[in-house]
Amino acid sequence: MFTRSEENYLKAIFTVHMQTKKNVSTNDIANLLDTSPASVTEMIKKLQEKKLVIYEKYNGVRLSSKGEDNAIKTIRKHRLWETFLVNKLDFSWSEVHDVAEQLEHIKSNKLTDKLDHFLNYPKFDPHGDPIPTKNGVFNFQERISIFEMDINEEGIIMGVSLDNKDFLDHLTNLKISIGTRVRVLEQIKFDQSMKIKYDSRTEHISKEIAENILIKFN
Amino acid sequence: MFTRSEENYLKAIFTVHMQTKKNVSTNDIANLLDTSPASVTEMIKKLQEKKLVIYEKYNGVRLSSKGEDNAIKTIRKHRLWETFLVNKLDFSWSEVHDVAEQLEHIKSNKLTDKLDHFLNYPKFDPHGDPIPTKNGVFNFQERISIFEMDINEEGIIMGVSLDNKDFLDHLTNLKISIGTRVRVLEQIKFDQSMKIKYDSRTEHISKEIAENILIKFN
DNA sequence: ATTTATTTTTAGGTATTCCTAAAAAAAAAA
DNA sequence: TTTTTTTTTTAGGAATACCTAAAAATAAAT
Repeated sequence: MFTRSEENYLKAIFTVHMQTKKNVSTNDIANLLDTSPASVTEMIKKLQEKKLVIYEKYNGVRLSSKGEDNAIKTIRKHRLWETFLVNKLDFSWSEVHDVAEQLEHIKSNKLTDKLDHFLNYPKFDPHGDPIPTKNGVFNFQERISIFEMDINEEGIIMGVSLDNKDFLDHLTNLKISIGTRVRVLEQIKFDQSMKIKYDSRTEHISKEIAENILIKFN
Repeated sequence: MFTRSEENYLKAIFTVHMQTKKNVSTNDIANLLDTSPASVTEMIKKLQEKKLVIYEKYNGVRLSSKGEDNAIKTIRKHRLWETFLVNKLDFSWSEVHDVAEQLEHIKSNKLTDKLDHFLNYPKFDPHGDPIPTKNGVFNFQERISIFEMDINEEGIIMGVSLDNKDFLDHLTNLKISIGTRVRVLEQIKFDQSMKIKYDSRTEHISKEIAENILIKFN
């Protein structure tokens, strides 16, 4: 079994690798986990001894298949718990992160699988991110940000790429949620903000917001 | 906030004090938590500095009101999670202990209260133990063991006083569960085992089993 | 009232996970 | 190609929560 700390490192390495597709640097992990680079180096050595990562000094790390396996399990648990909190306990999507960070470390395969069943095998969490299956398979969807859409193009909101309370609360206020059909009306050259239409509402959103709302076509 | 270890010590002290009504000894805590007496002494000193216990060398400990508060919160969470696991996720009552031991340390008052609401404010957990309210109030019931019942007396099973997998699995096999109406038919002098009747079944149970099934009258 | 047994505490260690400061290596800039 | 900057690692510590072995205090037995 792995410690909570080890699991957090594995998850961080997985997440960064997902975005960059490169070996993950000490600094990136330190930033993500809010620790010092020295602590990261130390922990990486430990993970290497346990054959959870492949590591070469000054050259970043990547996960071994054993390490990836655990990272995916942790992500699965995190997203299942977020789904539970929102769908069953009526949390708002901006409130679930910290609690799910704790719940994801509960050790019990039976619990995870029974929770999955109870939630009716959800494929996506409340933020639109795919929930890996028991076998570690992700159901990825082709998604782009509203910022990347063309004028007059239409899409369906499928998720967000930022898990920040203020951001999510703002979306809630705008009544923007997963499943909403949205059309880009105009992009303002000056600040790259965008005018969008959805549910017969017309709203003006900043570049930063547009970049963090993900849609799929059709 | 308290560490997981601190919470386990507080809970252990509360539990032992509940039974003995005396100051709790170092050895008792060590046995319950499966650690060495030396570790217990060390931790007690730390809890004393944090004003969570009242402690005098060689004289055992008791909880301060702050310590008791936390112990009750932990017990509340433990029992709510056990109820969730059994009632919602379809765990059997013999399987929930280890998982609930982990879940009870999740820190979020909102989570506890929303879980309570989701479960419809249960008063007792799957083993028949009272679940303290948000304000720390226990709904104690007058309960005695089957072993203490007289011949021909009748009662309703309200709980068990032993949380052991083999014991609980055995009760499941016997189709004995909370709410079952039971009558004592006979006590065998030789080994103090008992013949009981319930649901038109007649079974013979050992002294040890009789001692660990709790009933209320009427 | 001593002796013996039990309980509790102290002393000295270990493992985990974090830290800061300094040194070493690699990358970027001049 | 040096010099400068940035990144990474090493060195040396701190806090938490354990441990064993020995000493001290208390309780039980003779």
